[in-house]
Amino acid sequence: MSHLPSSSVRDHMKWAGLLGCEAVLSSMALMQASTMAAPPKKMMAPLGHAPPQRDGPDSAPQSHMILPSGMSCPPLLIRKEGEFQAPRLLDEKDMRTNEDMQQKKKNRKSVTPCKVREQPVFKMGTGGDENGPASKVQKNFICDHCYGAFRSGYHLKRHILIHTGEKPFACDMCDMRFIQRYHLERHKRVHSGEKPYQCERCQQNFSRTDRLLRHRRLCQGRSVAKVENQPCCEPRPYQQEPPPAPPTWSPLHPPPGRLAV
DNA sequence: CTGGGGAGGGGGCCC
DNA sequence: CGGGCCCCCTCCCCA
Repeated sequence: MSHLPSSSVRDHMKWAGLLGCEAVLSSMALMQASTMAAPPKKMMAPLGHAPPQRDGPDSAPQSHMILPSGMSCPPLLIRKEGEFQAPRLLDEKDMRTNEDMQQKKKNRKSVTPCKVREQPVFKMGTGGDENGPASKVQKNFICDHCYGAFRSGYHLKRHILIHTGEKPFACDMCDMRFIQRYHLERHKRVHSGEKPYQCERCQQNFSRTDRLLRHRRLCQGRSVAKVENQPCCEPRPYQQEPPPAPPTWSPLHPPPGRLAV
């Protein structure tokens, strides 16, 4: 994907980066973000072109472009591989309306759409030297839509699917579609009922590692005092037998061309 | 609390 | 050796 217009966006971001401004990124992201109200939950139908007819009848094909109240997102979407529209800033009206939307969506991930996790990925905030050891993970790939920065083209590409609404990975057992293959595989456990992760203490099984982790945290916090001799749930993935079940959910159908880009 | 989906990060492999 | 891609992890939000 040879997007990343050498355009001003990037330069701008570089500039921002030079200033060591995650804040700049964030604020910019914020501005754009307001336009990017994440697609409604349960929204599976992308923009019309990508995913096929599997979409449920009621899965209103409303991407983030089609906003409930009839307003529509600014046309800053990419439609074709690597074809990016030049990002544009919104005029106030747009921003306002979209802010409203954001409100409704309870801004899903903290403030910025492409939020940087708590962990200071960019350390350049304080020191200010862009190439310092602090910024050991360079994020040279900027999303034209939300100005999110990513460390690789792949991550950017993946991220962009959010904006395009494309979900290349379809579950063959239901109508769900996913942007990431891992999501699909994870989802398939819902169908298979597979729960390979078990809490040692309560014997509760989980289908996901993070579910176990979360449970474990709660479990530990809840009864730290109780358990003196026995560590609750070890952070180990496979508790007992690895999924005995043959991959009923195995990638039978390799998702339709992983974004033919 | 739990279950499920969404999203970004990071390590590793391959070309 | 670097970049692209993949897999997996972890966290967040929401029902």
